Amino acid sequence: MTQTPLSPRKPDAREKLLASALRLIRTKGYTATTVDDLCKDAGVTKGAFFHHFRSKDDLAVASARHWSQITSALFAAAPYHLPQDPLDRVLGYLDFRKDLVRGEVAEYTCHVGTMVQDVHLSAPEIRDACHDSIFGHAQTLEADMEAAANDRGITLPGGAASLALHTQAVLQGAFVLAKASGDAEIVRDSIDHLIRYIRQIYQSPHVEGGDMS
Amino acid sequence: MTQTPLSPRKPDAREKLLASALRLIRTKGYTATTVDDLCKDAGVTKGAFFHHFRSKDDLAVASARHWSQITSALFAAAPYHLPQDPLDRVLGYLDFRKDLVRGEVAEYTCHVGTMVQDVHLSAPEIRDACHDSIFGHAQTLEADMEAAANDRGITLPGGAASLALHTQAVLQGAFVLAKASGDAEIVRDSIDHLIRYIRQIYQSPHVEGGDMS
DNA sequence: ATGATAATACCGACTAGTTGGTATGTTGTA
DNA sequence: TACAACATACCAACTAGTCGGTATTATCAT
Repeated sequence: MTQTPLSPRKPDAREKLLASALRLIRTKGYTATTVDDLCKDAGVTKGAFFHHFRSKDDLAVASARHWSQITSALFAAAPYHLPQDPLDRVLGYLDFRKDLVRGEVAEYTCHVGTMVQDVHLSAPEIRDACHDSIFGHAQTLEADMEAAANDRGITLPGGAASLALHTQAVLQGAFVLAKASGDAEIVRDSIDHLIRYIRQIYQSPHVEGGDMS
Repeated sequence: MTQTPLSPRKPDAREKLLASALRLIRTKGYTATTVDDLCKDAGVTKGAFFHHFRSKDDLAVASARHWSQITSALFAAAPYHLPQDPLDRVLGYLDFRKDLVRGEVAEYTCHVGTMVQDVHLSAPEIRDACHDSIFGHAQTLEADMEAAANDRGITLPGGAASLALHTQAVLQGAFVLAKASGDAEIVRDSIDHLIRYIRQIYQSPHVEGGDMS
């Protein structure tokens, strides 16, 4: 009946476990999320878990890569890439990040940012997978930041890569404060500060289009 | 020597356990740090642990308050309070934070920032203790930020409290990226971005036309 | 088509070790 | 003797991971 012609197998349990991993680990943290928790949430058995993953750590690495795929697809399809001016694309990205801050804390915080705190010393493989996810995402901002600087004949303080990483630091840190206070508004406020900083760097006081309402 | 007259004895094990908690939890995370780990590191037995703390969560709350005391003493004694200009005190604080970023990741990252990610939903008491530590520290910056704004006749975008929290967000987020990459330089770079932002806020003579209320 | 063969996907009881926590001491001091 | 400050032995629940087994599907010679 429902048979995908391209993939001969349908590893249903694997996808359900990865989806549960994103939800549970973001809520409880990696160490506090047990294999049984994941199996119960995904509606599969332990046999299925260890059929698809050699260990809990193996699932963590896979979940980090899965997170990268989910998020890169989300951002690639987002409308902030449309403006001609690369600076507007950068500012559009930050507005888009603000729009994503809705609902419960676990719904808008970062899976790999949460996980890497738990395992950055004990599990280097997971840490590296988280690193690749965060830093890979930051790289997608570099080109626009660099192009906007070239358009205006300015040099970015610290370089485009440093500014791109700074945006991720602001987001990750704002998530920490949101977890401490339960208040999502803190995230939006910090992004607003970042938007002002970037506007001032490029010395572009005007606003294109109807954002920031 | 130093004997408190109010307490009949000095609870040596309690202080050793709290010191171990700061070191171990910053390294491994709260959930991954076991009671046995703490006892072994502190050189005490489990009996001593549960004599001084009702539960592991009780120690976590105590460790968050202990962290607040340690850090508030550190910052209160720091030389950045000396300048006459409150803006110089704010910038001196950020330079001081940069100087603290030395050695291993666990040596300069934030105990309560690490812990709150682990427990923000499962243990509200610990979360609140972490919240008080972070937001209380942020409050110590507010007065100088506000005074510096009044001296210059400007209005801070979002208010002094928001700017103070933003500094903490930048620091916490930079710690996350440092854990992911093992590179302390990332923290100093993000603080440099924050210093530029704050300098620009206070240097701009005009009222920012704009976004916030 | 059909049946044999083999590979994958999944099940759930089981285990060896770990977990936070307790019960019952012992020791030093006032 | 009274009490705080420990120490030792222990436990029930939980942990990641194992293992023999089954159901479903793919491959392929006939």
